Amino acid sequence: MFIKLDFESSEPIYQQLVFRIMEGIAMKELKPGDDLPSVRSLASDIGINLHTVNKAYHQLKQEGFIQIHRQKGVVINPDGVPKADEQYKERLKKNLHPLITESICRDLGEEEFIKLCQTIYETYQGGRT
Amino acid sequence: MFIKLDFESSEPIYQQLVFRIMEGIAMKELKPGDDLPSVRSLASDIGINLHTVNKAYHQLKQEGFIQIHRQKGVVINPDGVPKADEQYKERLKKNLHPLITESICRDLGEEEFIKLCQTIYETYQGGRT
DNA sequence: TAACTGTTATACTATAACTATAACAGTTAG
DNA sequence: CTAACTGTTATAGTTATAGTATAACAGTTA
Repeated sequence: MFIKLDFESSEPIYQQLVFRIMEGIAMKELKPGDDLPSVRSLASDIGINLHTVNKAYHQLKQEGFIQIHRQKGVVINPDGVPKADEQYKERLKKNLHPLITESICRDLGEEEFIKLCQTIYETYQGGRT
Repeated sequence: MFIKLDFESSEPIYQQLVFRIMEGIAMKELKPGDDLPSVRSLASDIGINLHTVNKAYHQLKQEGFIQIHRQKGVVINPDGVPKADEQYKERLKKNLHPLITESICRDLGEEEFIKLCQTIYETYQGGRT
């Protein structure tokens, strides 16, 4: 696990950690059933407190990405990550809305906005490099 | 100005206010040169402190959306809102990235993601109702 | 003159993020 | 059996952000 966090960012580091792990899954570097580091070892690797790692793990657990086993450890959900349901799509819409609002204000057209999204999607083409 | 804020949301209300005003601009309800309410009157309308409104106004000013005149008032930038430059697109990418990462994890394809964006873009078709 | 504008200053509360440290109860490898 | 490991819980503290309350200042405008 090579994880780089931005300690200067206003985005909480536990939140950054959540997304780094999601990136691992999206890149197919992390597959269902794979072990994740213990809260202590990951915390010490990154140089943060174990409770901060724990907070990230619990958010991932609540969204169904991982399973936490009390005195054993943490694994990527062996049954795979939960699919996008209506609830997720609603949340996604809510998050996209302000981005699109500002883009329209700034005269960034739908086509260019979509191109931008496609560029990001391409980042994940083919999985791990 | 009919502005509805969600006081239960974890999103700061000054940030919500920023986006409500951006929505007004995107919907063409607010046009270049239009007056905005004074910090006191808007604060009292919404039921919040004038400093909170002030904070929102200053963020909008820093991004070039509005002009603040010391002892006169606040207007939508008469020269129009600044266009999307490279710096904005970079910021937009950074904000889109985690949304797309999670969508890929959840097996939400590019096509469906784009459809969702288009749905939101359509909201603004034709401007004010 | 009176009512208005944004600005500045001080002071306070509440909450979220993060850290530090310790202890507990099971698991597992040697 | 023991020692090292797992996540969990609890307590306590710091820091920064968000928000409120109140007051005063200086220039604008009707």
